Amino acid sequence: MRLRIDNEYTASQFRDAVYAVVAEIPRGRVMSYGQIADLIDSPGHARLVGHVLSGAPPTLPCHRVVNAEGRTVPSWPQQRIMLEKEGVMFKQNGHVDMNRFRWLPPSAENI
DNA sequence: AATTTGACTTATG
DNA sequence: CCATAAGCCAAAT
Repeated sequence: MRLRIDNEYTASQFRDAVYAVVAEIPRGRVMSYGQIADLIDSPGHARLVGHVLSGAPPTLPCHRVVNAEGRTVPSWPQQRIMLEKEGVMFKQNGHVDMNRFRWLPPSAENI
């Protein structure tokens, strides 16, 4: 059953869910916005995840979130440096090698 | 209240 | 690689 903000999640609950997921991304791994949306039972809400992250607390490892193509956040060049420091490698086109560094959370089966 | 924007995604050309 | 389109939703105009 796919939850939507209108029915099951209030804005703050959605935000907390996103935070909880991002907080668990291990070092050296990345996740895409759509992946996170799916994980919290809100498929199709990738944009909302990005919006929530734009106001995320600095304690959150939000640099480990990239888009589905492995592209880093525009106007945040430091993100790439931070990821590389954790061992995440970038392809020649400047994208993260998602096939290798995408984190597949164990809780993904509860969906 | 209507429209545009944006840290999105998938599909097409 | 870039452009368009359609789907998505909160915030900012």
